[in-house]
Amino acid sequence: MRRLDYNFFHRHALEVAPDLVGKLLIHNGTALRISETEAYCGEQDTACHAHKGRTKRTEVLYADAGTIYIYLCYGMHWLMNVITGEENDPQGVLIRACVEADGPGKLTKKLGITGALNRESIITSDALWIADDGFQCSVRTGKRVGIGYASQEDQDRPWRFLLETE
DNA sequence: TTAGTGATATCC
DNA sequence: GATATCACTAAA
Repeated sequence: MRRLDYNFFHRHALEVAPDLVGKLLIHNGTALRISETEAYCGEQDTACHAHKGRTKRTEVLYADAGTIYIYLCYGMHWLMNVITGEENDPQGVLIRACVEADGPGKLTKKLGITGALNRESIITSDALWIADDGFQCSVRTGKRVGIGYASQEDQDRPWRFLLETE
């Protein structure tokens, strides 16, 4: 089983996101296979948190590839992202679901992930990492969800990637 | 369909 | 200081 390294994440979010589907997300010994991701691509993407610029919350998005961005949504759900691409380019991949856990909030709850891991590196952390066990699958694309505040054209982008099941 | 929840951003 | 918003979930 191969741990994903810097070179894997040091690519554009649109390349990394489909590649993450089918990989294993491991936190403190619990492993779940990623079944759904979404790409968020920079300040020109109105769905990306960083599209209005750098703030205390979004500055993690500008960090180097492999940095973990954890964010509390609606006061009760931790959502997990991994930063990709070049440093100072605010793009990343949201882990939306795993096999046996459909929904970003459920997924982090199941793995015990909280904001304490924000800004950690998924490449060097002892607690949280992603591995490739050789699992092969096909990936389907779809529109992103839950971003009604974004421009219509950004809502229509096929930047959601799902594990093909059947 | 709607309530619940709290950090963050934005406006005084 | 206050309020509005939000990459969601569970219950109805």
